[in-house]
Amino acid sequence: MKILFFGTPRFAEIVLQQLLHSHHTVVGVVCQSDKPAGRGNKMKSPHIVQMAKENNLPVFQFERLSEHIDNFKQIDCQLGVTASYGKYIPKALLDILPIVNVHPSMLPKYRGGTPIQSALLNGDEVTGVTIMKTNVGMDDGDIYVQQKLEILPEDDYVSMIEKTASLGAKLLLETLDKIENNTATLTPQDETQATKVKLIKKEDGLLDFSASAAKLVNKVRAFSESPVAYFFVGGERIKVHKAKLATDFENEEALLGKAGAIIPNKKRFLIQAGCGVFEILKCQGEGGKVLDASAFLNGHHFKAMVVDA
RNA sequence: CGCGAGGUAGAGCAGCUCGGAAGCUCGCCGGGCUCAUAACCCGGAGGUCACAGGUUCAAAUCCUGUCCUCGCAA
Repeated sequence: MKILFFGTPRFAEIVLQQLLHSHHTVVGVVCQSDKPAGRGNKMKSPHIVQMAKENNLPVFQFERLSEHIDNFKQIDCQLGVTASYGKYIPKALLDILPIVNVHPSMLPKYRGGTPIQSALLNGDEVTGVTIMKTNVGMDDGDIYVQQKLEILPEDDYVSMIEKTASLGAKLLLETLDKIENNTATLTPQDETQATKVKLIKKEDGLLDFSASAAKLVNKVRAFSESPVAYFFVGGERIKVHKAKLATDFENEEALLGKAGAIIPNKKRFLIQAGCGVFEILKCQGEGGKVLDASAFLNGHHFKAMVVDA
């Protein structure tokens, strides 16, 4: 089939990659427009543009899709595929082009823009991927197929993007074949089970050490890569890229410290949480690179210090 | 020209305000203590202090330019 692809971030890239390797023909990539980003506020294209160009695919970066319906009418394609496009698809477009969506959760659970982060934040051990029909509502279209996927303790946002996108691509290709053969079936979502997830804000990444260490670890996992969980010590902001629950910690004296106390240790970066001990494995100080905890501690000597409230 | 931080031994940092013998923590090598150790003690190697100019009797330190890294904001 001739397919028009809608998607912007890493998740979309993985799905697109698989689509390009299939027998279907991708006729173009629709993604968000260039934006000033980073130091110097230079204009930057989404990374997926690079992939599209390498494959000689036309790229469409429209600020408002609804203003370009005529453009879409001229594109020779039978089906649209959305994968983390990042914006609503207007009804006018859905009227002229059937669209299939890849969503990294077991819908109707976790509708919205942050399904993977939400699953990690909640400490879920299982999530999934759903292939469904895109319609005007928020991830509420009828379902073609869905499959569960295990979340391992060492998984974080980055690894789950890879896993869900790979599975999503596989399910998508199977679904496309069925649509092509007219054997696809649709199942409505159970509205009574629907949950919606909120967008993540940078300030949500602040670690509150009165919470349990397990919850803090989940936050670090959910916020990995971007925007990254953080806290302050002595006025310095420290970003936590990787952490774990220190289950092997046996020093009971140290455990008497209050939440947020940094437990003295030469090689391990341990912080007392409201319940349990939080161990930082990779972190980043101000103006510095991401470091292993042991390297970071070599230059930062925290004596009896407590995390800023 | 959006705002800001930084480049000093293999790693992470201090020193710079106020120019005057290159330091700390870790790693590495060797030795000692130990049943033993990621513990402890002794010794050792390893740096054109990012690069290029300038000021000075003297520059990691002050001035100018260049390159690179990172954070914030959007």
